[in-house]
Amino acid sequence: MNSLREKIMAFYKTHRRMPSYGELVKLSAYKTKSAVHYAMSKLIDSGFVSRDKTGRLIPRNLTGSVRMLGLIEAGFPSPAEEELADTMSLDDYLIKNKEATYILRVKGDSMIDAGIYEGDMVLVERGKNPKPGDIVIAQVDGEYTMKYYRQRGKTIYLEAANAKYKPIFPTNELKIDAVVKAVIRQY
Amino acid sequence: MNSLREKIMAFYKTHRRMPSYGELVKLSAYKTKSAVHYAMSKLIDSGFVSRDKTGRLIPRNLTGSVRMLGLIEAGFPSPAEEELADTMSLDDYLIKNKEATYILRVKGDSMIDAGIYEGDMVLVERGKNPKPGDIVIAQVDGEYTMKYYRQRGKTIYLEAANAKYKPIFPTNELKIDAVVKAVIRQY
DNA sequence: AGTATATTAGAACGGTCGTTCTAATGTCAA
DNA sequence: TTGACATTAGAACGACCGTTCTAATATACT
Repeated sequence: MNSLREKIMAFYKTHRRMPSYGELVKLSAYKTKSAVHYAMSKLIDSGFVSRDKTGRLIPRNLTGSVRMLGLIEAGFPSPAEEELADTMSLDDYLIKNKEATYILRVKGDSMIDAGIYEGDMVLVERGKNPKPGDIVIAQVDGEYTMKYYRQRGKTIYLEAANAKYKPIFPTNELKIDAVVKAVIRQY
Repeated sequence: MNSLREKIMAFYKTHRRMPSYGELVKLSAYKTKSAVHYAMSKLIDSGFVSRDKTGRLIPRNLTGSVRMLGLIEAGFPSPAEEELADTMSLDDYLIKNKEATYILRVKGDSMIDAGIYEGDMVLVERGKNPKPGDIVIAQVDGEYTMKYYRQRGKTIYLEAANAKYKPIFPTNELKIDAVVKAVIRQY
């Protein structure tokens, strides 16, 4: 049935491109390209995939993208307005520098007053110069921690977003490993 | 120069597939496929792209994906361990049902004690049955709000994560539009 | 049963695919 | 300038591309 969809999705994930009609013959139960062509025409009508101007298949719904709406108060668009909703990729939106971006999982409650809880994921970028007020990943006494990057006069120090913890004034050098660019919490 | 890279990336973003060698001739300053083939061999050596077993180009670094590390305390891997880091797509990771997933921007402070601030983005899924304890987008008196979905006995009501706001007991019907699956905050 | 209709197999079409070869051109150092 | 090497143009190759046609088969309904 529609396991053809899943086959195509699986192919796309591993090969990072859409299969050709000849490859779909091997993937599917069809024995000829024309049968596949017929089946694809229906999948195209359903909006699952599209055809290039050269005829090649291009993905539509299996490419990671979300509809971007406005404020919560505005709510959801009617089916008629649905087409107007901007669709975008979270990857492209959140990640500017792919090579230097990492995701870490948060442990502890040192940034709880900044709305960053244990178990959250933080998207960090290495090799970026921190500005005062940024949340950074730093190495103090050989251990990694997440803190606010603060500046008072000429003194640089680290501050937690939790009254339980005292500010950290670096003894000698302060090694900032990465700057937190985004927080992601899943339910 | 290496604007060829950018051309390829632009092509990939718009066409959602890699260009063929013939298309690269039109894109680039080269006038023949063989020259492009030569240039691509160097880009492949640099790890920017790869070749399929059929010879077709497949993307490597321009596909949206982040390196997934462990806890913050574990820090960043050494260059030698770098290869071991799991890479993944945020889209694939966060979005289960593409058709029903939307992103909304938060206004107000009704969920502030749940670590959801004004300006944050919430990733919601429509048409999902809410469970008690879920954060939901609901329509009360014709307006959309984000609240906890609570149950006391047989009574369903909405509760804000902010002592300023009182629980909302629905007068007649309670219309739940979507369930919040993730929160994303950008700095 | 029969009869429309939907789906598949098979073959053939022109076109493009990636590859490879040779020859021409550009680049750089001695 | 000369020579060694890197890069490009051009043409040709077989293989595969998506498309289209006809004929065969499956499916659904009366």
